[in-house]
Amino acid sequence: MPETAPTVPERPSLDGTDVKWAQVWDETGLYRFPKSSGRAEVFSIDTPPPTVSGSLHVGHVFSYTHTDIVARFQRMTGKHVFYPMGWDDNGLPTERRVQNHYGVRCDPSLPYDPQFAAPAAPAAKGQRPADLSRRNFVELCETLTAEDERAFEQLWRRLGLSVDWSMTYTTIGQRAQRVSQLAFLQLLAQGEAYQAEAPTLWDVGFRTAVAQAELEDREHAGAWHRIRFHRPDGGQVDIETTRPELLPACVALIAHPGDERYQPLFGTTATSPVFGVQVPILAHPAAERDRGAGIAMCCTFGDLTDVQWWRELKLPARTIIGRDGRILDHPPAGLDDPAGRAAYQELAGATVFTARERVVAQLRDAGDLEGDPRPVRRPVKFYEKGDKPLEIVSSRQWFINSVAHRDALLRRGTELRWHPAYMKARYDDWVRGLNGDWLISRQRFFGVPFPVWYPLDAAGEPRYAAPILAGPDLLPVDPSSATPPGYTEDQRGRPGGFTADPDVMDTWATSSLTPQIVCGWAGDDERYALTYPMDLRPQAHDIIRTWLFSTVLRAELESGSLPWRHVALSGWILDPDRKKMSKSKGNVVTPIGLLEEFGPDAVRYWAASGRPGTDTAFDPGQMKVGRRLATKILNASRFVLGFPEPAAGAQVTEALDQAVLASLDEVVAQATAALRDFEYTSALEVTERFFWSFCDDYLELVKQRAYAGDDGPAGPAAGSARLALRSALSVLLRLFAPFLPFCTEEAWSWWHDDSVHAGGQWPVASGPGASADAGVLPAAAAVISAIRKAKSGARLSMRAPVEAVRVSAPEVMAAQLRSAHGDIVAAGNVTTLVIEAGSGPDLRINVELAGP
RNA sequence: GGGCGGUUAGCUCAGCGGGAGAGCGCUUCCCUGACACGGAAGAGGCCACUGGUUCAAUCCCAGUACCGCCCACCA
Repeated sequence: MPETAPTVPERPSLDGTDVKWAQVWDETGLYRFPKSSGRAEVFSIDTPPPTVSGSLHVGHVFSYTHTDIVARFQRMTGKHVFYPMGWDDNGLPTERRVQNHYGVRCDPSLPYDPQFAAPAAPAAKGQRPADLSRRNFVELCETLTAEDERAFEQLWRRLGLSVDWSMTYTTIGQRAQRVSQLAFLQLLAQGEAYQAEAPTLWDVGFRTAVAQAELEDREHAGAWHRIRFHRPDGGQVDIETTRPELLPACVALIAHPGDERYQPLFGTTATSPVFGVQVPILAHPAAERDRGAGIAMCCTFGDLTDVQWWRELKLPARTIIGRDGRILDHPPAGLDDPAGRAAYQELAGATVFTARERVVAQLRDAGDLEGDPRPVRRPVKFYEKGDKPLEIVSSRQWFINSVAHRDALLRRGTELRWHPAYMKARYDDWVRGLNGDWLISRQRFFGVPFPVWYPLDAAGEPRYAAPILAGPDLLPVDPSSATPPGYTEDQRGRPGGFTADPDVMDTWATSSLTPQIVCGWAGDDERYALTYPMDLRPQAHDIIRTWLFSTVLRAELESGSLPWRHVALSGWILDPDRKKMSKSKGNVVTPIGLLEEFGPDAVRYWAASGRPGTDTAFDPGQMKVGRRLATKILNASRFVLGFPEPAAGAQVTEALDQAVLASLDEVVAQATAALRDFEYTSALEVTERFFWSFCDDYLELVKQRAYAGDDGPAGPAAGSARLALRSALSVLLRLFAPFLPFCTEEAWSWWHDDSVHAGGQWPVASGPGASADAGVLPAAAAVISAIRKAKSGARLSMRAPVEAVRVSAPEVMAAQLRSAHGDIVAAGNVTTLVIEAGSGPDLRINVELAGP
């Protein structure tokens, strides 16, 4: 806090307060996680680590503000807030960014070059990418992400996030790697992780397997091709397919068992055109009568239904697509017909797209293409970050058991408190729809490696069934550079030696452990006991199936608990056209620009208008309003503090003063309840509504009385006003503090030595005095309002004198008005105020303006 | 195809069984001893549609339409 005696500035301004207070908070360590004695006094937050390979956008500012409001509220109520910040720098997005930024490409077969230095300038367009060893590539990733992380932290500080900056983590950092690897080894020991060779969805662009949760459908142009198979008796069977290039991979024709058209054919065979492979005609209930020709060609593999048929009908595999998405050089087993092999050679090495054209041409030549292909647009599965349709290839991958835990996961979903509650349905849908275990291995480089080696047999083939696992004390380990126990480095890759597992973990395999990473699991038992399970997971609703789900799964497997008690889902930011904001639309608004233009309090005010789970329009207008509110808070504070301090022993004796404090008590109760329930929007709304009436009505009504006594000894009535004003201001600043941390701290500093954001500052309803009647303020405000209306109608200044005001009100209200008689007269500049108790329920106010 | 939200003033949204609200924008006025980055007053709405429950429905129930999202299907 400033050392000089705080003073109220002549002309308060928001300018500069953001930088000033961010620095003070940092220097005083205001947001450090305090030493704590028990879990009950801690509020721990599982902050989403933003992906640093992109840039921050207004959506980040929006949702992180929500969390910060909750964090500040909890801190002010006295909780020890555990609020770290992470950076998600691991994984594909970073690799892609590094490739593009520096113009490089990872070639894991190259040796490490210790002399390599990061290119000073970004690569030019069209320049050939330079090949780099894996370790050099990873180092480049680290260099670039470190830069990005600094920029992110600066922005967060500017926005006023009350994060403990001494506790940042990165998902590629040593701690995250160790936790990821250790947790993996434990799952392996428990039998919850396993390795399997299986057909998996494969992105040919990134050349990696991808998980169910990372799929998305995109409309893709295709065409139905009607293809004729030949039966041994000379008959024919027509099938329809959108993927004719897979014809050489066909292993069966399949129809529904109840389909009488094909029943006579079940158990017989047909021969594929062009490639001459004889395949069985089989029945399976997954075949649909009214799709295509009603009989499908099962290939290895065109889609997940093919995988199901292949598995359940025990069909052979005839793989023709390689991991690069091109047709393999050699035909699969079973393609033995010489003419068929010759036809296959025309496809070898071609992309799927080219192969399709050639197969169609071959079919035409053979006369086995019925009619012309009929174009369709249909949804096709893509990796969400990829740009080519997914293929299915068979490969060795690591999995974590998920399906077996379905019921337990559903129960955990019920225990978790969802904000808003309806978001739970998305989790339930996802868990119920799980159709396979979680695939966690990726054939990439910048990620957490599997801490595993394999012995090589005499022929140099890995013995996958006998993996060599790294010991816990070795972690984190990179098996591609570390040597397994019992071996020497020169045995790497040699028969009788060893080889490293080449894969890295999917980024979600690490992100799913953020509670374990930040809470000190397997490393800091004291912190772990204080912070885990955590209180709150804030996150966006689009990653329920990924981050939320996988974190619940990991916690279930590691500790048999929920990872947190509450989850708060934030919505999207929409542009004014109700579309998701995106750069490509040219409506980019940079967060830093907004902070500079409106100030952080104003931006936070806008963010606070978005309720949990609700998509919110990007609205600079709201920021203007926020800025106005912040300015008003400074000015109102200056005004209140401009009155002499109430004398020692001053009491709130006037009914109007007691009324304002009683109303404020109600506001405190409502705001507190709302914030406890993560309904920050309601808390702000009720506070703001009170504040404006405080300024417009109460301040106007009492200011004359509070001034009185300036020329002589202040009477008790003046003291009452001055005390009530200061009491109300104190409470108001604290109620606003979680939302508008800068202007409230600024105003607070004018008359306090501590911070408004410090632990325990949250106001508690004081309990109105026995005689307090909250109705006095609205009653007086109604009369003042009528007087204003009369003046406004007569186009007079609000200061214009009023000859007489006659009020007829029900008895209760009349009594309330009489208790504020003097304040009403003063505020309205009224000569005569007559208050009568009328017989009816109506309030009648007659205003007689003074003559000219 | 299944599910979840939404539809209230020109705009952004609150309200959710008995009087239709706020802010912005708009109109008019006021430089009143905190604030003109201010203040006051005002105009503006079959609360999407159709039925039902109820003494009473913007609010509850059913259905319809449209918008958005999630999931599934994708021979």
